[in-house]
Amino acid sequence: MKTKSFSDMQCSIARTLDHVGSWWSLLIIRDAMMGARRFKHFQRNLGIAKNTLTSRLNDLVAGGILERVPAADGYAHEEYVLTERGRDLAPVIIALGQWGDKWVAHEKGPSTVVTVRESGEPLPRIWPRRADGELLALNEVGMRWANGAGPITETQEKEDPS
Amino acid sequence: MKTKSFSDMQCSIARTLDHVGSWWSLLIIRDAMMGARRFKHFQRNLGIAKNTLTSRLNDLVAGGILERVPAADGYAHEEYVLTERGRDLAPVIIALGQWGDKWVAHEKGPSTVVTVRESGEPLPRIWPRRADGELLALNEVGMRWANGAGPITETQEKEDPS
DNA sequence: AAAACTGGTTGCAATACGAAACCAAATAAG
DNA sequence: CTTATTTGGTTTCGTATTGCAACCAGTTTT
Repeated sequence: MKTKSFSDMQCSIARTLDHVGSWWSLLIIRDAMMGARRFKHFQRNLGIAKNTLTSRLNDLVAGGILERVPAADGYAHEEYVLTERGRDLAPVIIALGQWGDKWVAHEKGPSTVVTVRESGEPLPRIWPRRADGELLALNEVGMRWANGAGPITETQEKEDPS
Repeated sequence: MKTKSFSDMQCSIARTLDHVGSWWSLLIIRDAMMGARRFKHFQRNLGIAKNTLTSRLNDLVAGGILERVPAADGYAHEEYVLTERGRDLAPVIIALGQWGDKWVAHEKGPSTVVTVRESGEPLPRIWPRRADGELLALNEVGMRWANGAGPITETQEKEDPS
């Protein structure tokens, strides 16, 4: 993957992508969230080449997103389980899935279903909200560059006071 | 990017990554959300090679995430603006940024700040919630495979009735 | 004890990447 | 209004990453 490392960028998104920005990483994490634990699971579910899978798993372990643990059932192999860091990616995974369901759904419908366990209903769209849970429109969300870091756009070049 | 296309996979996440899974795509989209509109903005902000940027922008336009529009201020060039599809990726972008802020923050702090515009306070963590806005713990969120599609794990092989 | 499976590793070829050079058209400067 | 600079690319090239197939030791099943 690593043609150019994003790890020296200040941007949090870039730094995150440095961990999970690889083609397969997020799919591996999703499978882990769905219960995959063993090499063979990932390989069969994803149809990924074995050497690539080895490489991705090693990266994810090195990045603290997965960890290797002895097999729970006494077998000799090790298993891959999500760390807290890894589980904390759930919003990203779910948001990607929801976007896909909405905009690029497969004709046969989605392959995974995310629900509120209690009610069994589909999970509401993951979306910016106020602290009290109220949904926000995108224009109610402010995104700005912190001190100095940031882009040069005409508005900012001209110090446009919009 | 496209070594193996994910577009034939049923999984929504894979299909989404087929659009934005490339190294730079999400960073370009983030910059677009921050106000970048011109080729030079993206290039300078990201430090991306020009040929790669050309390629990514074309892909994003082809995927309906960006569109080319005449420059708003009468100049001859065209500008790249997010479509509704593109803006709808905001939760993904924000979730990635929040994860990065939490787990892999740069020593100098985040470069972008996302706020509730009204109050100016940091945007609460994007996270699964019930329809009424109540936060959910991860074990209150159900993720399952739809009919048949899905992985082979021991639990499912053995039809473990957990 | 033999056969099959698991979890890899090692080439190899194809593809995608970044860097640098180059270029026509559009802007800006003098 | 003539020249210099910027913009928005394209082309070429060398390197890095990927998928595929073959192979292999150790584990598990038959």
